Amino acid sequence: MERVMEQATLKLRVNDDRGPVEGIYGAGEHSLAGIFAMQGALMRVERNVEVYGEEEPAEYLYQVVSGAVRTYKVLQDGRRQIGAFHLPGDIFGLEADEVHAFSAEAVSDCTLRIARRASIMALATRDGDLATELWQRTAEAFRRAQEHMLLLGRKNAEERVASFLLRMAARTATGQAIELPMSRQDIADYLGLTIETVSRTLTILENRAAIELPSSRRIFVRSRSSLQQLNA
Amino acid sequence: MERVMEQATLKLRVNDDRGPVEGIYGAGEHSLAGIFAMQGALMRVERNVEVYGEEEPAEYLYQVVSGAVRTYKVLQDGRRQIGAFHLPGDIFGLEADEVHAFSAEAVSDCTLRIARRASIMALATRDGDLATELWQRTAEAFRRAQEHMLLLGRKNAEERVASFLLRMAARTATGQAIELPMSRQDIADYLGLTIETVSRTLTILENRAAIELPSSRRIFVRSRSSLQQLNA
DNA sequence: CGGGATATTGATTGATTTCAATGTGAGTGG
DNA sequence: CCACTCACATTGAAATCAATCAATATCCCG
Repeated sequence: MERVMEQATLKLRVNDDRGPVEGIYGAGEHSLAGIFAMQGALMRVERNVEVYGEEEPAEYLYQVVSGAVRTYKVLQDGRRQIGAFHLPGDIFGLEADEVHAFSAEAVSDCTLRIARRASIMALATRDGDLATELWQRTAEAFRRAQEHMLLLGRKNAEERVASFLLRMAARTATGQAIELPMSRQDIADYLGLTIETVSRTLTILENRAAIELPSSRRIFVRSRSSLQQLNA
Repeated sequence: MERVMEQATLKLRVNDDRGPVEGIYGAGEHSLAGIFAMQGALMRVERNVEVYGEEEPAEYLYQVVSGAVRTYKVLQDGRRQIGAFHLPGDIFGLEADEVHAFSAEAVSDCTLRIARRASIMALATRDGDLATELWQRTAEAFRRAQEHMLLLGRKNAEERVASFLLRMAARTATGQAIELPMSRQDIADYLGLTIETVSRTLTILENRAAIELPSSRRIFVRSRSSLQQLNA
């Protein structure tokens, strides 16, 4: 398999804008969301630009403000597995090691909030609650990874696509109209399929009246139950 | 796919044996290994017996003393994905939630050391170092999961089996002679393949003189480089 | 020396990939 | 406003890798 991914020129802008950030962990002094809200510098990343690369020293933790980010690993020959998409509110870069375990790229033009890992580490050593939150958030990422392994190892194409759609729908206001920030190639690399199989499977689901495809980036869930049936 | 897994009767024995446990985190008062060594009760679990089930309240953290444990998820129809094998020294059950995110079973007769999650949580809230260690260990599990997603999503059968063998060999004293604690079915469910494909692939690797198969549970790595070539 | 579980091997099928062509849509410049 | 282009997506036909179905073979363990 070959694929060439054009790389836009890097354009970073870091400023001191501050704004409210909500999160399930509250926004106190000793919560990650709080730290991001208080001390997080804003950073803009253009579509397809790398946020960090595998093996690079992990200098920051990141929170998505707007846009979407993919974290992934690649084989030498270019085969790529996307482990997760990070949407607004999500925190990523939690690998805890000194070095990133995988790469992160902007799926669309993004605004991120960044916080120095070193300062968070320093705080965490003194503050058990913060350290516990780092743990819990990482554990949550691990839980999702385990779920995704089940999908990649044991589900067929229809089940994979259905799972994906349900997961995306769950993150949407209405839970019906999905606005996809990512391309078919991204979806394919997330689901461990080819772009053609993703496309075909979406068509099948449309013919079955489970979904509607008004445009390639917009999907309506017509029959949640038929998707759930496939969610095994 | 159908599969019946006979379930041996549960036999637990908890005692107060204490012994030394080494680990990369040291064995002080404030390290997990230390806590296990000081306060960990021993527990014996027979082959194929469940240690804990998905959705069960997470009461303990576990460390393997001897034997091997598999953690996995299953679909309603029985399709199973093993996320990891835990060998002596490994700590598992770190999901951090109140409830287990997946199930754990003994691959072979096992001795485990268990520590109450609640007491560790309590300690962690006061001790940043311990909380940080919990984080780091979970992050390590997450890193491995990401690696495994790449295998499940993007590698072919030969690459999967080669990766598995290299990983097992790395955990062996000599790095040459592998003594497998798990069945072909376990390997298949770990690699997202069928038992037949695992078997065939091992035979292919043997014919290629990359490995030797003196018995089904014993494998010699003859040519590490040919396996590494497949490790992409 | 059975006997049941586990593993290997063979033949065939089938889901997904690969290769190839066509379609669609957004942005650009005339 | 319309052609043109380029990236992206869909659709079709053929090939392929792994799954399935089926038959031994081997290994424990009583």
